[in-house]
Amino acid sequence: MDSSYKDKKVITIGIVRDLTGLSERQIRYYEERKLIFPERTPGGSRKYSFSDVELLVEIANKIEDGVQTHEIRKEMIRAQKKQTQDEIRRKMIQGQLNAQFGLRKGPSA
Amino acid sequence: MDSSYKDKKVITIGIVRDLTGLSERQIRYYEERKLIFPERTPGGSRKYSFSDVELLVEIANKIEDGVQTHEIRKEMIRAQKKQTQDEIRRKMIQGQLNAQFGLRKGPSA
DNA sequence: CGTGTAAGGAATTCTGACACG
DNA sequence: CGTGTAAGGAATTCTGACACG
Repeated sequence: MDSSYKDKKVITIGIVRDLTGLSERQIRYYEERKLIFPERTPGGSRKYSFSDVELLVEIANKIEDGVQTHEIRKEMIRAQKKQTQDEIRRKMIQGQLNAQFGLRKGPSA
Repeated sequence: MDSSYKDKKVITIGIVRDLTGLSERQIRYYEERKLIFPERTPGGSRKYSFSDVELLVEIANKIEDGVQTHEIRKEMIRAQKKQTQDEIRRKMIQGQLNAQFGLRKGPSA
């Protein structure tokens, strides 16, 4: 829940290229394969976050290891699903606790 | 010492404009008055950090309150000097402690 | 499949200057 | 003093396509 800087989409593709060492072609291709999801300016320029930059490096590393974009995508979907499940589980447990002991916003508040 | 994201100069002026609500003219003018120090791409485009974005908003607020850029600059230099002094003081104390009790990199390490 | 590249166009940014006040 | 704006040019980014393999 602290998407202050890391997740803000504010970096243009040229900077991402310099930051990652990847080519713009690679960066755009990974988007085409649905591995990365930049936002757009009104004019159509892509905007990335620091998280995106890190993810791009991970993607490039996997490809270098011979993993295909389709496989990487499936991995990411799996990880995403697991995380969603974990969140649901956490919320259900929290709901049980609230029902038992009353309602609080969070720990120590 | 944690300049991971907040201090990295990666945001172009158009994004800064959208983030702050200031005009590009204002942003460039505050640089001319030496209140802000963006880096440059090889091609000459300005690059700002999230810290810069926050500072820009503070600057704009002060100007709105009638403070002149020259005054703001003096304030910033004062704050900068104080911080440098504080650092020197801290290091001297640390040096004393090390001389007395031996050498450690930092607390709890 | 993943990436390089040339092509043409559009969006972005730059500087220096004039204007107002 | 601080900001808007029009001007001309340069850097940046975009898309679709051809190439290689």
